[in-house]
Amino acid sequence: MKGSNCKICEDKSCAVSVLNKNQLDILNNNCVESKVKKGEIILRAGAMVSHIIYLRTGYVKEYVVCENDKSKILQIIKHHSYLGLHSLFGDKINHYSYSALEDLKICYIDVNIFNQFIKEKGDFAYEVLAYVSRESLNNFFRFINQSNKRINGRFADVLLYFSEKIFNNLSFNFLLSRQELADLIGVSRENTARVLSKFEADRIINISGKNIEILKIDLLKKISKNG
Amino acid sequence: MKGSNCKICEDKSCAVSVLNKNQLDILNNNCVESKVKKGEIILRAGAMVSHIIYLRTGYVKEYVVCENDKSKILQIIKHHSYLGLHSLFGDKINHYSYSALEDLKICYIDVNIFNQFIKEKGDFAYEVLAYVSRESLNNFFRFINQSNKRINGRFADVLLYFSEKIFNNLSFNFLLSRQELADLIGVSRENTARVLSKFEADRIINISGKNIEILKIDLLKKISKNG
DNA sequence: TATAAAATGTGCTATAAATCACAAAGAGTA
DNA sequence: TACTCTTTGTGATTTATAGCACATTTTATA
Repeated sequence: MKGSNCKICEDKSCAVSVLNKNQLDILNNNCVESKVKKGEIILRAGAMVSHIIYLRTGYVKEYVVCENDKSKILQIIKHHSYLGLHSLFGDKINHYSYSALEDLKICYIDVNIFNQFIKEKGDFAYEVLAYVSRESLNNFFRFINQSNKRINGRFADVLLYFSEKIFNNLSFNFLLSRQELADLIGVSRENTARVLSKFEADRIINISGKNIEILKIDLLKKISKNG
Repeated sequence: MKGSNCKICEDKSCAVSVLNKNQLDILNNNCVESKVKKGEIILRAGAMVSHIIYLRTGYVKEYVVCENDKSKILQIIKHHSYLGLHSLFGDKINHYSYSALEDLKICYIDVNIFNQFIKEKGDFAYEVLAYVSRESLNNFFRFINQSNKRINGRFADVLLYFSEKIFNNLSFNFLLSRQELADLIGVSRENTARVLSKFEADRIINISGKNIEILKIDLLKKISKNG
């Protein structure tokens, strides 16, 4: 399915934004757009890296399934992001799985072209580096929070993470089931329900279906701070 | 303290290894070697990134001190590594602190020269990318383990991490106090003592002072797997 | 629209790990 | 060597969270 053109694409990544017309032509010839339906798995942990996958629109969950069948969701990825980029530069094996939280548009980019740009165009390499570094820092920040805080603090953190980093809004449809939310935060499904009920009873948030609205963000920040 | 020469340095990073003679000369003119005593803080979280710091010899701990005065050790870094490289490409502020677990040799490299190499030399950029990606994956792997396993599994993991990733030996002086080990694993100091005693009583490991020897690595792997 | 299946909420119980309290062992110093 | 200070080890207690059981709601499907 080839229809769009990288040159006029509105969803360019930071890195692709530094390419010139000629390079965008090359990219265009080595880039295939595709649609993914909600719930579909885009990429599976353990698979060889064959293409770079770029998320044009929609939300994706990055996760692993452990030996004991428990899942851990590492992060929610939003549009204009690469999926599993860090695996490209190491052992060429994907380390996490990716599935669509809603209908998506993605692009498959030829690995060789991507590497060629990195090696030939310093600006491009720099932007990719910035991207990987930023992602690493963000995820580690959440990791530190998770390992030092108790359940209320973690929920406050994740609600702020959704609001400030993912949806950029105090009100958002958070796309995940309770079980998935539990897997993201690292608590049991039952306690996920309990904490959300408690937060709603205290009028910190308002829940209607899958939609959450943050009512008292200052209190949430306080809970996050106190752990 | 300028005495060594980048050209003949035995401790070159992967990235610096791809530089040519001329570039090594440039590096040499913008690189200052320094010694750090055990216990000294090399870099503090919150500080602006002024130089790239390269760890030539010795072990370093990467950590954060949280608001509640609790510390979290993120990783142990061994020789031939960069400290806080991911912060260079983002907001230019260090996000973690680094202190010496033993006497070290480090190099301060001018940020501009480093960036220049990235932009002008694709191989170099690629190696830096590979480095940042690899580190990110390693740390995340440990993060996933920590959040899905209980205390015995975590200890098994950290012992295997020391043995396989850090010291490359079944017997090693692990440099950390019990409190630091607890901060690395994310458990209490008391339970750190208890688990180590238990493992020693079961003859899985042998402890003498700060030295640990792994006696039953297969059993340790089994404990790691079972969580 | 009815029915089955899945997801969610909630009280109760079990349990893993933190915390407390203090003893013992080491390290550093006069 | 004696004394202090720090680190480490271990039992008893507390606490946070997981797990269980089951009711309720929501979603999917015939």
